[in-house]
Amino acid sequence: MLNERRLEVLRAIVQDYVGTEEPVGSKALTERHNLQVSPATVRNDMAALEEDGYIAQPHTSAGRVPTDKGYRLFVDRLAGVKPLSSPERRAIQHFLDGAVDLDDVIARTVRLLAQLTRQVAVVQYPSLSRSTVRHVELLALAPARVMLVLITDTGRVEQRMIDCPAPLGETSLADLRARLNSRIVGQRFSEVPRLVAELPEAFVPEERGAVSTVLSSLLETLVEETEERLVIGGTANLTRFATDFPLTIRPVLEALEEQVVMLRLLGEARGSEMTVSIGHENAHEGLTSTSVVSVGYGSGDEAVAKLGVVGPTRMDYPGTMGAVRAVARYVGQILAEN
Amino acid sequence: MLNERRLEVLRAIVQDYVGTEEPVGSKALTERHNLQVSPATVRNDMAALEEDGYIAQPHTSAGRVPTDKGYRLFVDRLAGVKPLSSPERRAIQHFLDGAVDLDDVIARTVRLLAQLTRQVAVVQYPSLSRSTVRHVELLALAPARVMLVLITDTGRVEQRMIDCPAPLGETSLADLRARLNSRIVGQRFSEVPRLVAELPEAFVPEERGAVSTVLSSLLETLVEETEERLVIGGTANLTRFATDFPLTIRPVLEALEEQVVMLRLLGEARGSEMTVSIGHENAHEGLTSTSVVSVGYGSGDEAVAKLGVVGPTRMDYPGTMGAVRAVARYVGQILAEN
DNA sequence: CCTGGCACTCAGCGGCGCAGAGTGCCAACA
DNA sequence: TGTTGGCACTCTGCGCCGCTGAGTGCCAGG
Repeated sequence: MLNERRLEVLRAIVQDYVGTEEPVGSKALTERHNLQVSPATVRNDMAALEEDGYIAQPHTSAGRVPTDKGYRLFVDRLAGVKPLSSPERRAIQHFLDGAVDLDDVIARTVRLLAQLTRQVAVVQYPSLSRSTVRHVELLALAPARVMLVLITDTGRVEQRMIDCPAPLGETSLADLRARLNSRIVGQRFSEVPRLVAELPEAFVPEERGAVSTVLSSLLETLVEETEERLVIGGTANLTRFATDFPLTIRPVLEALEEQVVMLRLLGEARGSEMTVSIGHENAHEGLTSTSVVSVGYGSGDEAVAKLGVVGPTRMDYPGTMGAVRAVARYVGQILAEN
Repeated sequence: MLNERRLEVLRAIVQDYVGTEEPVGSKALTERHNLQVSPATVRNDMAALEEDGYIAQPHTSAGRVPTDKGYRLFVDRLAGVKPLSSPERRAIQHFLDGAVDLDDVIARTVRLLAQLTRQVAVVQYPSLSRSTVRHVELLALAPARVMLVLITDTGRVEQRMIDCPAPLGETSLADLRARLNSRIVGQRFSEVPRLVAELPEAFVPEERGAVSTVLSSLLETLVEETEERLVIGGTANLTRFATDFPLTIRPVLEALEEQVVMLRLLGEARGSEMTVSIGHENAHEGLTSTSVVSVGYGSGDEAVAKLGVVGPTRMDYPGTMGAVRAVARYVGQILAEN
């Protein structure tokens, strides 16, 4: 049923609809794309596409609009990823190169992505679980109060206050700091629990409690998932699709503020490949008329976090995918340099 | 011209308009508020109020709507601050008490404020300039590479990487750390430059360059204003005033994303008293139909930062002001306990 | 200074009819 | 069997019209 020309018709419908935001009819199609067939033929093809659920009519005697299924087919088989122009690439690089620290890199990335795609941008902070330890510092703020500072290879810094059950001497603390660093610097977070398990035994009994407390606090910091922060920008772009307003925009804004929802959305696709989730494919009901384009990024070849954009299902997929991929690459590069 | 009854009429107009979101007429006024006079009299008063610019008609033969000037008068002379109910107070306290660290306190505050006022909440991170130093830590990551960690009394942690012109020995670094801490811990940031000015002289000439580099980096961190981060929440509440949509909401979303704009908005009122900025009083042109209610908060009696809400000029001022003030107090309390 | 009465104004709403775009179907043709 | 032109039909969107009702301003009387 789906011969070559029908796919071509679907592609044309998607392209036109994305451009004009209006249902597209058979006549307009044959005019704008040189399909080499008459409107009548296109009408037959459209009827078939509708039969199969790739397109739909908003009302009788209106043009056709792609369905989620139609967009899916378009993304999977009909559309490539449109590479950015080289001025665009240079602008990205230049913009990101100006960043002074991790927070700044992330902040700039969000702005960049929002501007480039003219949609809502979402960037997850580099996840702890894939990172390695660069340094651990312990500071005695009071005899039984220690501050733990953890520095990761992505430049992220986590700190935490610890109240120990018993005081920990200055020399013991220095000893613990040295032992900790020699064991875990450069290691994956997932390795750390194993590596520090027997550390308390090196200390005198009356200090073991305090040492254990410090270590368990360190481990907590490592696994803490609530710290999977993300940053969102470009929400003003939501106002661009101005049809039936409050109904469309409100649930999206609400979903965007629920970090949990967004994290699950980004996390859904394992691995770092580019993922497109279209309309009803999104679990969250507020996002059933939006699509999410996301991809992993990282300092090495492995992804440490994800970034992406949220926009209407009626979006320019090739262009958006190109921008998302390009930004992810450059961010990865910047992180690697650091 | 502005006798007691006319003020009463203005108050009634504001209250009704805020409640119904529709222009209010003379008849409805006399019915809902017992003004003890006839609609005709109220009409005369309304004409006078309009003459003076406190109210306006959207079109001839429609009811009246308060102007910015009318709201101003209402806020300054007619409305008190409505205290929260005690269940509300308990809910706030309970909600904020669950916070585990500074980030969490701020995040919870934003959510709370947005829910309580049903408007957009803005919370500024405790500002560095008013804070005192709790601890400074220096870590040698490499011979000529030092990480500076600054901990403030509000629990905030700033870190920064420093590349020194020459290597700094481990003992010198420990020395510098000790001297720094003994001099500046507990001091206001503004005092620090004076206190560390002569520190390099205590070191051997070949290390003075490195020491100076570290110190100037410390001072930079202290004055860095770009770090005046703020957190925004409840943007979905913007969709509540659903009239003439894209035009209203878009510039507001854009302004909210411009940290600079929002910081200036919050910063405009010096001191920590509650400030209400109405409509065109806001410098930013995207916010001319919104009002900003803000107040300082802090761990002591002095404000370290501000928080507030952004909403339509047509907002419940007494209620909003009550919520903002209450939240600021509780946040201050939480910070002080820490 | 307040009040009731009265004429006037205007936004909002529903009904009406038209124009235009688009469809489905059919018969003819390659 | 697939393609094409023709034709009748269906609807949305838009502008027009007139009505209703809320609200006003003004005036004369208390």
